[in-house]
Amino acid sequence: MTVTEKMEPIRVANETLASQIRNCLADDITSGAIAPGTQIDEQEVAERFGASRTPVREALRELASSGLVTIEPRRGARVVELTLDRIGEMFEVMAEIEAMCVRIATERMTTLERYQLHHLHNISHKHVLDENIDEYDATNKQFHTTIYNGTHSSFLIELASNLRQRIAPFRRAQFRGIQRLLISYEEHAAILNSIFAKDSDTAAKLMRAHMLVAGAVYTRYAYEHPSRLE
Amino acid sequence: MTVTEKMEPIRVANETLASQIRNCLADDITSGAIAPGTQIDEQEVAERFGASRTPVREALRELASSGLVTIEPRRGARVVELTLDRIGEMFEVMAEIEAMCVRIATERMTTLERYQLHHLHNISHKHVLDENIDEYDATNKQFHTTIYNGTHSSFLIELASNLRQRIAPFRRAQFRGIQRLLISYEEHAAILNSIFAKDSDTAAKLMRAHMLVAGAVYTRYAYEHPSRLE
DNA sequence: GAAGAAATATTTGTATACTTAGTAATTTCA
DNA sequence: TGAAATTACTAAGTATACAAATATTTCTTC
Repeated sequence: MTVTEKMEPIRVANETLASQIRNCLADDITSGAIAPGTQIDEQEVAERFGASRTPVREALRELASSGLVTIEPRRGARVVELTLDRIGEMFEVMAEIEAMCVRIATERMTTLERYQLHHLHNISHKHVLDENIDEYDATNKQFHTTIYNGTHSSFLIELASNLRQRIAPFRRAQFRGIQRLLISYEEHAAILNSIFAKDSDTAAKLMRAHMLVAGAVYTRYAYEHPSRLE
Repeated sequence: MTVTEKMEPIRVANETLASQIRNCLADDITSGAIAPGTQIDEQEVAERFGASRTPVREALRELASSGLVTIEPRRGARVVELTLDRIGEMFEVMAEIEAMCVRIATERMTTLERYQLHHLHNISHKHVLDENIDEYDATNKQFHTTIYNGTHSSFLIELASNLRQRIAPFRRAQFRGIQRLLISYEEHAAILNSIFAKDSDTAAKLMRAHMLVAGAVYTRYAYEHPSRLE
């Protein structure tokens, strides 16, 4: 064995080109960089990534399956554009799934996990005081993800995460206005209390309400600002 | 204009080659024709359908997204092979989703839809008497689908249908034994009663139990017959 | 004969080329 | 001038070709 024994090839990316493109496009869509309804030209995306159409097509197919774009045969792909009804349905289901998650998580979380959640809640308090919407949004996401993880059900974690991603493009109006930030924080506090009290049914009920409020906020906003419907 | 004016081109299929292959493979997998764990060779599938690898690859990507196959970069695709734990998690989530569906459906179904459900239930009774497992299974599926549709939430319908499809390859031991058929039938009857009584909470509770029993039946069977784990 | 290394074969990932369908533009005829 | 039809063009679907990585086999060495 020499000193120069074969090193790990520093595999630049354990990912395939197609999957990188998929992740990148997914980010663009969920962040709103590519607006709902936008037609996606395969050639254009290919050039942007310096690749051929093949991996782009595969990426688009995967995005279609996960619900971020729609593909019509011979007519290409476009970022999903949902009706208000449909978005309402998604929030409704999301509310139920989140309720399920918190109910199960309340029964299964470890002490450590509960305190991690509590810690996140404390952090978000600072963001409320600072009126830092972006940071609050990020911490909010972590808060929910931590609850998903608390179910210890990999399948449920995946399902909930996927749904959250699908709704993402339509949540951007969420925290418009500082008062909404505070309300969200207080709702979290109530949920957290139930979790620590190991009252799973109450936690679930509160979570369902919390999510339905978010849905209502969105749909009302979208209704009042139809031109900015994204 | 002559008599031979251009006829509708009898568009053989409004589908693309890739989507046909996808549907076909999905059937093969859910029906068990291709067993879990089977490695899928792109070239082989391409030849089977008389096509090139390109549409086959796209089909496999979509199947991966919907959870029927797993793809590892550079190592190809294989039919999902799940651990018992994972299957248990899926049944657990499925039970919750189905409970959600029946709760919402109980509140929203039209009179016509309720009677369609009742009709299906009557049909399944015949299959119980005939001990016709395959037919019962088909009617059972329709029964559940009718409940999904009763939610009038296209999003929820899609979600539930997708989950059902994902579990399909692992449900085949479901109705082994006539007594299980009868039990299933009677559980349906109780659910149906609650729906007609518009008691959505009870319907949900019964449905959850109904699905959890199915999951327990499977996992017990799989545990007792590990070699036939499919 | 077994273990490891080199060579070969197979298979996936990507690029390019070609075919076909859909759309837009232009032309022709009423 | 307006509508229908033809043509041209664009973009998606599919096939083929090539490159890169993994799997397999063979060969060498102990």
